[in-house]
Amino acid sequence: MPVTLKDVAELAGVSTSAVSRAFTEGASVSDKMRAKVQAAADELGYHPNALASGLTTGRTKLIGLISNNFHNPIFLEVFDRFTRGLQERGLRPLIVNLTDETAPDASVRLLRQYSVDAVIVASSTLPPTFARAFREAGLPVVHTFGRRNARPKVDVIGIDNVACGALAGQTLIARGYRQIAFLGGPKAATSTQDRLRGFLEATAGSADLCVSHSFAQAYSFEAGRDEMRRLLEAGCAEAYFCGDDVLSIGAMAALRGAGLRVPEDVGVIGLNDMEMAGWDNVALTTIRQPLAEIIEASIDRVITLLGAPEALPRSRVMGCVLVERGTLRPLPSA
Amino acid sequence: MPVTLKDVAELAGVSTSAVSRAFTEGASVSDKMRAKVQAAADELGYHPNALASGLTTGRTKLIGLISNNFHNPIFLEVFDRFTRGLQERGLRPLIVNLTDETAPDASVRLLRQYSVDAVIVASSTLPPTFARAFREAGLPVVHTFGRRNARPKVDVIGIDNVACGALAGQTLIARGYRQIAFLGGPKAATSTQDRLRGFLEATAGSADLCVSHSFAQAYSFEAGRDEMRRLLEAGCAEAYFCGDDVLSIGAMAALRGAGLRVPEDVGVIGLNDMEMAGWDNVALTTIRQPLAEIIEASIDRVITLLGAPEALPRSRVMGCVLVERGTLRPLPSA
DNA sequence: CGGCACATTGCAACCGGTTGCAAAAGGACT
DNA sequence: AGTCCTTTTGCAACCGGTTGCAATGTGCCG
Repeated sequence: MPVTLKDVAELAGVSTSAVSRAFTEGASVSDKMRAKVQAAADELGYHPNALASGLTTGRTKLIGLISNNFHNPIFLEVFDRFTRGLQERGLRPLIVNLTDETAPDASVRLLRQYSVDAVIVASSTLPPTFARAFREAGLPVVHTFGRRNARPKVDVIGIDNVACGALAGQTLIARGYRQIAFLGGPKAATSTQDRLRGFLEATAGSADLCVSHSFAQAYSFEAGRDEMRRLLEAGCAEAYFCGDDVLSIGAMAALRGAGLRVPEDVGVIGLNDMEMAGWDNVALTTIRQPLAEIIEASIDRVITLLGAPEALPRSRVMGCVLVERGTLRPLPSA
Repeated sequence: MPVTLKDVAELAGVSTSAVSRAFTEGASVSDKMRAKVQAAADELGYHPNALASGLTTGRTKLIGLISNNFHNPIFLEVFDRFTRGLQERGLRPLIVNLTDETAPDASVRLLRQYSVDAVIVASSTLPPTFARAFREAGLPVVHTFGRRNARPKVDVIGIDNVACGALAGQTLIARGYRQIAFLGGPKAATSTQDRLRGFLEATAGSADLCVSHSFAQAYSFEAGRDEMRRLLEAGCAEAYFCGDDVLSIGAMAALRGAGLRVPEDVGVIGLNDMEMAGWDNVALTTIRQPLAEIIEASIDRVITLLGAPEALPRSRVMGCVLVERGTLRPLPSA
């Protein structure tokens, strides 16, 4: 039913190889031939079959895109940017939703079955071993939002979570908060651990500071709300650094539900600066993660890897800045 | 490098056909043979190449998933459900992000290049002709969130937007609102048009009612906020039926920004009941669209279509119900 | 034990392209 | 016109599987 290479070749009165070459960038074909083939192809409405060509070239232009954070609104932005970015470069994302699973085996198998050219693991809650499994299976991998590493086993692109945690801690101190807490994401996530570490390091040493921390079950609204509710029973800190924006929003819902005002009674600072953080009714003070750049860099890196699969893995870290909105009290005007 | 059928055949000392059959459901193979092949395959870590087999069988298990609403948080739920549902059934979603484009041609071409078995168009803002283009190209299509149709050209699964509009209108009237308005999504979207129609029909005839309507640029927070800001300059209705939840949230941000309280000063009702509508800090009264069922049904329909590509297209409509939260004033206690 | 039906297996062609290699064609120069 | 070198083109094998068909093997019957 669909029109094939052979059909075009017949109509144009040339060999199939000629047609194939006419559609291949930089192949050895005369202009005359190319024009003749093009005409026949247009007449028939021919388009090459990507799968068949992938079979021989080993290149499918399929990129596995793996994630597990389908309840964090920032991931809609992540998917938007990844899917757009990939398709602009002629690549196709093949999505794997890991919500129910955490073992890499099934995903590895699946993506190999489809001969993906490379894999992007977009998650800060999957262990580093996860991304590594793809590399060991011979697939180029980029771990977006992964943990920076001096001698990484796979390419990592993300932010310096330790520095972000420190920035949050310093910011809270600068605002004059004394009882401060970290309400983190899932304890097992490298992002959570690193943010906590930075936060603790930055807030250590001041004797008049009361610093505490706890963890939410996930990076989600409900998890943030529930954890903050739990915390409120024991008594409340003056300000919270929440593991990310959606946790912040959940936490603020719990705070307001308990009759507390933000920022008058309690301060909150998030991390990510997802679109929603800027919504008028949220106005979250947060640390901005440069999402666009991270994803651009991830895609660029994937493309590099396609051409040089044995390239030495490296970590790339993007800078984060404070975005002032309305959930922390202002700097005390010295 | 990767292990192929031939490798397994050699190791097992059988023909490649035998191996192929051993991996094919319901093929003619003895148990003994299957066991022998399985053993060899396990030893080598063999898994069939989905693309190669797709080439001969014409079945790739790839499903095109097309959408353009990457700024509406409900679509994160949509993607979560679609990707999970498809992969549970052994199908793989190939995502097309239409944000920049509206012409079906490029998508049709692309998805045909990858020999997708079927296409799901998940959008209420694409014209019916869009989904139809895939059908005309010979691809089974399901248009999720499409417009119901007595004699549909493609399968449509969604809700009765006219009825939803009517339900919203009736609800506002029942609450005693007199100056009511529809703040719709993009004017060109069938969902907007139908919701408006139902809304107008339900509110027509009452002389003491003042009914108006206008349209936002998109189904997004910003669009809802901006349109509401515009409306506020001219003066405000008592209650708004917003095109969907995210528009409602944007509109409420504008209302509160103008010093108006919801629901004390102005009532708001949305449509969808996305997760966020239930967040404590949103608590949006809305009309619930049964997302899980719609998506389940869409996937089921796709699977049916795979087996019977010439099945007569039909519209399937799911029921919607009011979800009471906190953005409309309560029923006047008669 | 022969005969027959049916289940199992292998052969070889094919799915839609790609590509190394050698033959054919074109061009420049003597 | 004849050489020699460079393009351009076609042939045929191959990518990793699938499948119709014929050959072989098996089980059951008389």
